[in-house]
Amino acid sequence: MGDKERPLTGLDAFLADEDAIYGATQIFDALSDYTRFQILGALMTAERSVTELQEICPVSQSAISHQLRLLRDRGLVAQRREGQRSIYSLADDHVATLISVGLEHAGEELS
Amino acid sequence: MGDKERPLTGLDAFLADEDAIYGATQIFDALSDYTRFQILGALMTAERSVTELQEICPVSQSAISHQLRLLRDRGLVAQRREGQRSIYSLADDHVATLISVGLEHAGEELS
DNA sequence: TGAACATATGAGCAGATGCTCATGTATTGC
DNA sequence: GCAATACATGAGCATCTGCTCATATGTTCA
Repeated sequence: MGDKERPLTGLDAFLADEDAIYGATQIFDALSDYTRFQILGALMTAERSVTELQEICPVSQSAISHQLRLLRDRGLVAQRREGQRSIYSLADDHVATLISVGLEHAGEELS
Repeated sequence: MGDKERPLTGLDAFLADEDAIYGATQIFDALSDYTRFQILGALMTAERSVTELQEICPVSQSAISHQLRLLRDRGLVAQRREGQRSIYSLADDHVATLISVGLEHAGEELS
């Protein structure tokens, strides 16, 4: 019986941490949509207002706001008011790292 | 007019490369599902057969096979036959890197 | 060849997703 | 206050996803 009581290591620890798995999938999910990825990529180089993002993403202003809300709820972007405008930026550089890594690997797949 | 002809740099280059964006979102999409993430995580420590993966993922054998097919089509896992068994492994360590990074960042969100 | 085990695949369905349209709320300046 | 601009939100809809069930295909061994 004691055999099952050994401390969790490696895979066991990984599989046991449901919250970590779920959290990771949530982040990846946020990065898995074309529009969201465009938005995040655009925010990599500078913070931007919704109107500015509209000039980049070929979807309605509504769609962009909806996606920004999702990104904000998941903690990937930060927001602040500036007059009439709502300025969005990346919440931390974890996100930038993931975008870079993703693009790199995507590029290498093609070669 | 020549103004619009300047070489693409930074954001412009990023936004222009639709294939790169699409490719990246496909990779992230593969990592965005709980079952798939479990499978990939399990393959991080060792290659495994479908039956072995069944002991880890609480879904049907069919579901696992379907997900493995998707992961294989997207180039995230490799497969080989070994007798009756089908052995799966991570296709390259890009995947392992992303999983690690994702888990790390998920962990930090909680703190 | 036929039974047993291992894996793959197709159908079908419930729930999730991403978009647009319409409309609501903020903020500024006249 | 009122119009104009900027952004957010709710509803509704077409499409996509991930699962299970049933069944087909592969492989081994007697």
